[in-house]
Amino acid sequence: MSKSLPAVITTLERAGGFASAQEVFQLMRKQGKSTGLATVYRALQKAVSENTVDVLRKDDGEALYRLCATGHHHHLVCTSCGKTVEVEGSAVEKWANTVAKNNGFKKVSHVVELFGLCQKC
Amino acid sequence: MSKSLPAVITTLERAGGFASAQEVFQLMRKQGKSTGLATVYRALQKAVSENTVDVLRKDDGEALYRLCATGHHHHLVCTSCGKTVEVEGSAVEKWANTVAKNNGFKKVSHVVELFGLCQKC
DNA sequence: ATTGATATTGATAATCATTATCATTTCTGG
DNA sequence: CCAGAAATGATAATGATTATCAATATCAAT
Ligand SMILES: [Mn+2]
Ligand SMILES: [Mn+2]
Ligand SMILES: [Zn+2]
Ligand SMILES: [Zn+2]
Repeated sequence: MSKSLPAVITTLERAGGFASAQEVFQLMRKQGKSTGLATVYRALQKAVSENTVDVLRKDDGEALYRLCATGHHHHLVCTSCGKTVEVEGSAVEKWANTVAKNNGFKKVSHVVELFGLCQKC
Repeated sequence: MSKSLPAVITTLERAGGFASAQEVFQLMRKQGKSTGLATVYRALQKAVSENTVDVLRKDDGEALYRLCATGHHHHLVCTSCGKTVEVEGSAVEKWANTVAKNNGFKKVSHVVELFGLCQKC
């Protein structure tokens, strides 16, 4: 997964914003790459696990990926215009781990998204 | 959709307030109800659109439904057996409001769910 | 009560993103 | 070079969700 991952990331970068695995796959095919769909999924999963790529889900459940400059963080999304601000959540990380530990849970992950109306809206 | 919806909601309530559409369907079958899977989906969608039921997604993308709690709280869910613990999040509430204010957002809501493996799993 | 329009339902098939397989190819250390 | 390990891509399988559609219930107006 060392050879294909950079190509997948580059394609995701060229895609601009959010893109699904299927879209990344199609884009790579259009550029003549022969990378397989399974490899695209593998690369994106690895990237997500390494926190170099963000993943969130559309309303229909499809996963969308986006290149992420910084490390683990969350989002503040305007429900009207879609404007998205990346936010730090060190307080939340700490809280999540504490809660999990208090309840005997292991391998904890969390979903934290904020929604509201931005200044323009 | 008027006749089946109450039964679906009642079943969701019995499930402990947290279940997938498939689980609700199975539960109803075990109780002798002949309600179809499609109807369960229809009822849950309607309930979500009416804000009487919340929907969130597991890491694998499956949708989970729960009755809207009277009091605001969050959940720690076992990704293996589905065990759910309700947790307080006052630290998170404060953090969410601060972040929103710092970014000029109004009418902020948030989605905060924790996932992991419980002691048994 | 009888019609007929309309909405609801449940079984079934179709959709489609994601995963699992597996044979083939590519890497790697020696 | 060479065996073993890792990566890859084609393909099939999985499984939740959605779309169909014929059958049935609802209901207002005769
Ligand atoms: Mn991000
Ligand atoms: Mn909260
Ligand atoms: Zn906005
Ligand atoms: Zn468990």
